[in-house]
Amino acid sequence: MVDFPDDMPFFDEEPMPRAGVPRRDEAAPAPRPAGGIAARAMAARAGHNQPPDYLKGLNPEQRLAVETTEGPVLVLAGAGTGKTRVLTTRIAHILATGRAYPSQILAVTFTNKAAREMKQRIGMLIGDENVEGMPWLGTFHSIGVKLLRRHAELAGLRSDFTILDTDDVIRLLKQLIQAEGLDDKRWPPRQFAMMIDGWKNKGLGPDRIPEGDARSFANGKGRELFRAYQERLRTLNACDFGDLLCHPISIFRENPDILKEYHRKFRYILVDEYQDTNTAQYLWLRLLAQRPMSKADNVPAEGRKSDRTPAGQAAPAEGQPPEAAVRPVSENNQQQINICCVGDDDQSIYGWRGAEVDNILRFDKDFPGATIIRLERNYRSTAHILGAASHLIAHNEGRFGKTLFTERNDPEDGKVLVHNSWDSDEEARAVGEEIEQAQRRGHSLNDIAILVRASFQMRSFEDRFIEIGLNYRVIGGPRFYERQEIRDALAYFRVVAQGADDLAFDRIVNVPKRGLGDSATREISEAARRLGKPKLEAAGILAESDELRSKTTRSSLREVVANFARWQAALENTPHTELAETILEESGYTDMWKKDRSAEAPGRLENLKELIRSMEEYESMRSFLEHVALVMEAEQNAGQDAVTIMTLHSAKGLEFDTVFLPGWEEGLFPHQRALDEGGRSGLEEERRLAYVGLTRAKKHLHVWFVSNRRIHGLWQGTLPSRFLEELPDAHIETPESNNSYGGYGNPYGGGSFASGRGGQGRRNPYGASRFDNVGEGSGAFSNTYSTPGWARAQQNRTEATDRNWGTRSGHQVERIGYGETDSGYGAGRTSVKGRTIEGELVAKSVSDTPSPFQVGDRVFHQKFGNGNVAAVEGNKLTIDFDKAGQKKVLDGFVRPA
DNA sequence: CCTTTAAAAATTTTT
DNA sequence: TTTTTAAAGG
Repeated sequence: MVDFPDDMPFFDEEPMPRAGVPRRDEAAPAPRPAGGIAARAMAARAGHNQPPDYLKGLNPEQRLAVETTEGPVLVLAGAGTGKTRVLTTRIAHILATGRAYPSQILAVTFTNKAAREMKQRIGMLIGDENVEGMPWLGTFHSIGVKLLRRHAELAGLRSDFTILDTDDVIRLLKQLIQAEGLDDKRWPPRQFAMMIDGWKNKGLGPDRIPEGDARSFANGKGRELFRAYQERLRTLNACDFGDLLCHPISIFRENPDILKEYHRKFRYILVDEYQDTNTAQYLWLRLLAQRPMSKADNVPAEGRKSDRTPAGQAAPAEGQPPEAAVRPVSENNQQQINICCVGDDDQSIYGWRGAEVDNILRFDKDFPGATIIRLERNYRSTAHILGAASHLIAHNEGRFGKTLFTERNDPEDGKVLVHNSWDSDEEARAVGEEIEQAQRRGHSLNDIAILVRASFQMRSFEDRFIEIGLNYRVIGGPRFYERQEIRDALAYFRVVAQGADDLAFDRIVNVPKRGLGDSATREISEAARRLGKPKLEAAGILAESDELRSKTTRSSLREVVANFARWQAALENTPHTELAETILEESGYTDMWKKDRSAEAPGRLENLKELIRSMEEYESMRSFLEHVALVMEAEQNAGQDAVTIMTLHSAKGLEFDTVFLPGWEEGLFPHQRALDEGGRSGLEEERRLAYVGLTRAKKHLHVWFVSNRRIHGLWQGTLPSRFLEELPDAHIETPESNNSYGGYGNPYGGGSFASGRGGQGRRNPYGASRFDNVGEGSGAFSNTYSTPGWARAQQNRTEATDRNWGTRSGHQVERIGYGETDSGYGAGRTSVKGRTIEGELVAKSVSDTPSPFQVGDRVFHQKFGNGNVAAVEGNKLTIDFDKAGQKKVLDGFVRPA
C-alpha cells in the first residue's frame, strides 16, 4: 500500500476547482472548467450552432476522428492524410469542450521532435498558455521517466536516478562479463546489450526471458548476467532506456492502487504512430487504458505471432491474441476507455528494433467495440505517385488495406520516372544533373531530397555534389549527444554533479591522457570495491595512500581528484555555463582537441561550444543533465538552400516536392539482410519502407537502379529490385533510351567472385538488352529469391552454372552462406528466429539445385583456401581444407580449384 | 603507456 | 575497399 505523499503535486497540477465546478471525483461527471477556451468554444457553439474554428477545414473523416472522443478509436491515417492535424485538433477539441483538464490527457509520441511539433501545433490551435498545462504530452520514455521519478522507490531506485545511454550500458556490461571470468571478445558486450534491449522491448525481466535466449549467451549464463546487470543498475541508482518502460510496468502491476490513481487521472489517452509500438509499450498502454491484465500478458512475445496476420481475418489458433484482449472489460471497470491510437500499418518500418505491427492489426480485438476510422484522402502527392505507391503496397498481405486517393487531377503531373545507370557514380552524376536542371527551372533545393536505403549510399552523392558545387545537407549520422566529444564533456559534468557516477568517471579518468592507464584504473576499481565507495572517492583515498607504485600515477591522480573537488565546490555558486567552460579548460580537454591535427578536431571544438550554448536554456547543471540524455539534438546548417540526403527511415513523416530514390536493386533494396533475417515479414517491411519512400514525394519522383555496385570493395553486378516490377506501368515511365530499363548485369560473366575485378569501367555491350534474356546471356547471377516473372527464368538456368561456376557467388549467395554456416555450425551467435523463416524462403532455392561438386573434388574457398570435398549433402559440402582443417560450407562459397 | 599492425566487419535508429 | 577495433610490440 503506497500513498502519495502530501507534498507530491499529483492533483495539484490541475486547475483549482472553481465555484460551481464540481471537484473531479471518481463518480463525478467530466469536469467543465469555466472560462478560457472552453467558454469560448461553448459560446461559439451556443450562439449559432456553428462548429468552432478549429474544426473548420477538416474533411468528414478527419472530423469524425476528432469528434469521436469517447470509447476506443483507431485512426488509420495513410501517408499525407493529415494525421498530426487530427491528433492535435482532437486534443484541442477535448480541452475546448471541457471534457478534461490538460493534465488529464496522456499523449504519447516516439520522438522528441514529434512531441515538440504536437505541443506547438496545439498551442497554435488553443493558445500557448494551455499547452503549458499539458504535463503528460511527451515521448514514451520521457513520460516513463516522470512516472518513475515519482515512484522510484518501488523499483528499488532513488528518484534522482541517472539514465544510461547505450554507450554506458556497453561499458557496464563489459565489466560484468569480465567479472564473470568470461572472454569479452567471444561474448561481445555490444551484442549482449542488444539482447537485453530486445528483452526489455518485450517487457521481460531476467526471470521471464525464454530459456533458449538465456542459454544462447555466455555459455548459458545469459540469464544470470542479465540479473547481475539489473542488480548493478540498482546499486548505481541507474536505468537504461528499456527500464524507463519496464519499471513503470512492474510498478503498475504490483501496485494496483497506484495504477488506479492513474486510471482516474488519465481520462483521454492518445498515441501517435501506434504501428511502431513494441510489446513493452503496448503493455504499458494497456495497463493505463485499464484493460484487465491476464496471464496472457506474461506470455513472452515469442508466443505471439510475429508474422503479420492477414487483414480482417482472425488470427490462426496458435497466434490468438492474448485472451484478455478478447474478453470484455470486467464489470468492475465501468469507466470508459478513451484511448485513441493513430497510425498506419503500411508505414511500420521499425520491426527490427522491436516494433510489433501486430499491435495495430489487433487493435479492434484488444479494444472490443473500437471505432476504426480510415483517413484515405491524400493531400500530398500527385495521382501518379499515389497510384504507384498504392499498387506497390498492395503486394503486402498483413495489412488493414487502405486506398489512398486524391482529388488532384492535373494533366501536367508527370509519371514516376524509373532510371537506370551503369554504376553508383553514374547514378550520382545523373541525379546531380536532374537536380541542376530543376534548379535552373527555379526549383528550390530545400524541396528536394535523396532518400537512400543504407547510409553508405550517401557517399557517392556527397562526392559528386562537392565536385559540382551543389549544396547538400546530410540528415542522420551520429546524434549530437552521441559524439565522442559531447559524451566526454557530459561525463565530466556528470562526475561533478553526481560524484557517484562511476561510469562517467571511467570514461574520463584518462581523457585527455594523463598517465592513468589500465593498471591505474584497475587499482581504482579495486579500491572502490574494497572500500564500498564510488570510484572518485576511492581514487582520492588511493592517491593519499602509498599503495601506488608509480609516483607519476599518484600525482596525476591527486590532481584529478583535487580538480573535481574544486569543481564540485563551485557547483552551487558558479553559473553552470561558466563552470562548464572552466571544467573543460582546466581538465585539459579543450587543449587536447586544439592540439589534435585531425580534420575533425575543429568541428569537435565547435560542438563543445554548441553544447555550452545549449546549456544556457537550463537553470542548473543538474537540470541540464536531467534532460540531456533524452533530448539532445543538433540542427546542422539549416537556413541554407540545400538538397537533403537521408535514409528512408529518417524520412518518415517528411515530404518534399521532388524525391530521388536511388539504389533500387535486389540485395540493397530489399536489403539482403532483411530477407535473411526476416523472411517474408522482412520483405514486407522492406516493401513498406519503399512505400514510405514513394509517398514522401509531392510532385516529382525519380526511382533509380544501377547495374553494378561496389559492395565491401568488390564490384557486384546487380539485379533491378523486385519492387520495380511492382510499380504499375500506368504510372511509370522509363526515360533513358540508351540504357533501357532492365539493362544490367556483368556482360562477361565470371570473375567477380574472389578477384574483385568484376565489371568495373566496362560498358554493357548489350546495351538495350531486355532483362529476361540478359540473365541467360550474362550468366553472372544466380538469383536466389523466389521472385516473380523474369527472375524465375534465371532460376531455371542450368548450363551457366558449370561454365561460370565461380560467378555463382554473387553477393546474395555469399551472405546466405554466412548466415547458414553461422547458425548451423558456428558458435551459435545468430538468433534462431532468423534461420527458420529465411530457410524456406531464401536458402531453399539454393538447396533445390543439386550440388555440382562430388566427393574428392579439388575446390577453392575465399577464406579457407584450397581443399578437397569430403562429403556432399545437397548444397552443403564438407571440405578438408589444406590449412583450415575440416569445415562445412555451402557450395556457393567455393569454386573448382 | 603508446604506437604499429593485423584482423574483422561494413542496414535501418529512438530513447 | 575502407574503416574500425583489438592485440602485439616498442
